[in-house]
Amino acid sequence: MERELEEIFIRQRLRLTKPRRIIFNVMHATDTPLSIAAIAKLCPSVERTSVYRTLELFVQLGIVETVARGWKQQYELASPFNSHHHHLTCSLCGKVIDIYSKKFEMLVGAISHENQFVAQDHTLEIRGHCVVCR
Amino acid sequence: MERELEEIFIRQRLRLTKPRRIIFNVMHATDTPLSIAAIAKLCPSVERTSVYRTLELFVQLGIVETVARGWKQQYELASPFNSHHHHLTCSLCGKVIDIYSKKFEMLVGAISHENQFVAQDHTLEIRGHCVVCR
DNA sequence: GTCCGTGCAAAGCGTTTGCAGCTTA
DNA sequence: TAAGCTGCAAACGCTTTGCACGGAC
Repeated sequence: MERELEEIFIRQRLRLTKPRRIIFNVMHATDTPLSIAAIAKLCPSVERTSVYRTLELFVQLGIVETVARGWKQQYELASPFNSHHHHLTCSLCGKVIDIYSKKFEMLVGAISHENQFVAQDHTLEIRGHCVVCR
Repeated sequence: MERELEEIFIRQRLRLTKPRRIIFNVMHATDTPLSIAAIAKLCPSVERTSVYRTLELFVQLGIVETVARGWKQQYELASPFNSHHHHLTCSLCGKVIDIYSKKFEMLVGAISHENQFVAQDHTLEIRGHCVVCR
């Protein structure tokens, strides 16, 4: 996993510094969308400024992607560090279930095609009440 | 259209003031997701503070809903002022196409059901290149 | 006439920028 | 060794809060 990260940085002639490794590892370990504030809190040794700059870079490199959860933007590892999926979020307890749906992915392709679009990327977020809270 | 808005305010015992009408009309006329800054610019007679407060209220009342477009949050009229749909956005020219897909809506229901969720709400955003930019 | 909502001013905070020094390749 | 990256400090701009006046009902 970290091998692939290193390759990306070598390919782009960028430096895989300590703060960048730390943020990547935290996101990988948490495995759930995180806000900037949450990432900063989980990486106390990294200056807040660097969290912003690193996330911006990671998004550019396609290492992380943004997720709109409720009101705020959050960040999560993208493929190939995290297989492509979407979220089902319980609006009462905050529980998040990952969705992997071949049907949905195909439908996105079909919809794009119908509108003569070449799809690059997409997001799906479903909010509701989970079986426990219901 | 404005009739329904008035009804909501009467029902909730709230006041349908000038700024609230202005913001509603601008969003209705524009018919595309807008950022807070854009709404403020389109409503120069309304104090910026009131734009924030009005949008917050509209979201609570279900009159508008938030859309995550790219990096930023945007706002758009919700049903019954705007029929339920999703977006296909060109990442090059910014063009937005509204998507109405019965198949997709049914799929959301099915996915929720499979996970024992009661779905309340969902969003779908597709980004890509439109036929012109391609 | 009542009290909710607005506008204005100021505080609050998350985010961005500039720069010197350190770290990575 | 050279340049990219970091941390620190300060600036910046969006958002929130408090309060007195004005407008909707």
